[in-house]
Amino acid sequence: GIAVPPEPTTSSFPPSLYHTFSDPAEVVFLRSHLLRWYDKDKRELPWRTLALTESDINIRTYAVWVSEIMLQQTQVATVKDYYNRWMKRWPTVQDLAAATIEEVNQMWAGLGYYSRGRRLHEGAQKVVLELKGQMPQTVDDLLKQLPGVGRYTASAIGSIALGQVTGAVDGNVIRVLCRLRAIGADSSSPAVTEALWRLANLLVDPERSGDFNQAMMELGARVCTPKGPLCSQCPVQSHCRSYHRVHVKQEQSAKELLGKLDMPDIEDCIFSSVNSGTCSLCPSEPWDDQLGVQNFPRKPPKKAPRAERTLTCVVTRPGEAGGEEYLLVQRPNKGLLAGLWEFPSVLLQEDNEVKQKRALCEEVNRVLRSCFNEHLLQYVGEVVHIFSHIHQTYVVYSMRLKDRAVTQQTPTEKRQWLTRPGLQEAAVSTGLKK
DNA sequence: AAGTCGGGGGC
DNA sequence: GCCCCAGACTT
Repeated sequence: GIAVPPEPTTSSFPPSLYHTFSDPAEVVFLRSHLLRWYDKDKRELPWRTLALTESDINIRTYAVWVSEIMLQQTQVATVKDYYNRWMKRWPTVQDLAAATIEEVNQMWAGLGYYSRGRRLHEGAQKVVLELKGQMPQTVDDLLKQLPGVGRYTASAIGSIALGQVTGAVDGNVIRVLCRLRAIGADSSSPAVTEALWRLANLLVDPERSGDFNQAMMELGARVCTPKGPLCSQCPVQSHCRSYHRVHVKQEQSAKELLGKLDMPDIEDCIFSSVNSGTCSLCPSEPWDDQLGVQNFPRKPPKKAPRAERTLTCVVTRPGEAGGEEYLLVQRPNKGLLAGLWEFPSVLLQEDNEVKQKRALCEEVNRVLRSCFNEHLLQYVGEVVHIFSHIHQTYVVYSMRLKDRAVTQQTPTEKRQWLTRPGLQEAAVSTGLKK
């Protein structure tokens, strides 16, 4: 009563070859065309200019390190200004090591994933204090010695700054490779991830590893885009298996072309005798022939962000030179928005908001070491702020102090008063600025 | 393997 | 609104 997969159809090409680069001539073609396209069309980016003109290997490695950390899960357009400001203030790893975490948080404010800035700072101090000021000079050492540098980032720094021969698999490269080899399984699965690293290491041009990796990423960012890929502009369209599956398969010459390009029918992979009967790089369910290039790679279904409500109170007092000052307290050094400053807040656990107003007032009194009445808190409104995993609603109150005197005793808590302009430059989250 | 950790570009 | 971004780290 158990359904048995049909016998694999006889094919002149082993199914596994469908998902890899088995022809040396094709590898040569892909390298040369990608690099030619990159040389002609690459964007002028600050970290590229620096990497090309800087002869000091230590400074070059530091510059690429900073850029790669900032670029984690962050688009080029967002990073540019942050990178320029950072390198102007801390041009060398020694300069960064001499900074304080407060300065780093201030510089990183608004960029997100704040542990990146903290680990960059920690890494710089480690380089100066433990490594004699010398940046690690192999992929292996980068990975082992620098906090916040994982498999991808170590490979990217190693290839771009040091010419180490390794692939570098980021989100762009995942997409490009899945399309080039028509890999239809969930790209986040371990089997597919390992396969993609093997492909990247096989494909990388050993003569120009850094440029080649950047070419792959730039292709993913500007041509082989998640939605609406610009296949007509792609330098390697003729060797893209997903493109041929989608656009060429139905044409008259399909059979001949598929044969030339070593492209068996997808069923040959799904029911392959290789890999214990199932191809780990093909979807387990029947293939949808309507699937377009833009559907590679397949993404796992995502979960809804959890909802949170936070009561927060904007406490102001008269400034010494007119205007007003805002009360800020520092968040814990771990977890969400670690080390950043915010208005006194309480996370709303239950639905009894009226009673929680008292808790918010108690928090204000704890910070100020005062005993204000909760009726001084005035409801202002709500601000919604979306994190990737939290749908945060800030329920905002305000409290206006008329007298500076009551707020000037020595604090035991980490707190500070900032003017409105001071607030804009402080180490605060985007949500607080809203 | 699943969560945690931000913010914005671009459609 | 939604997807995704030159991911790493913890549990």
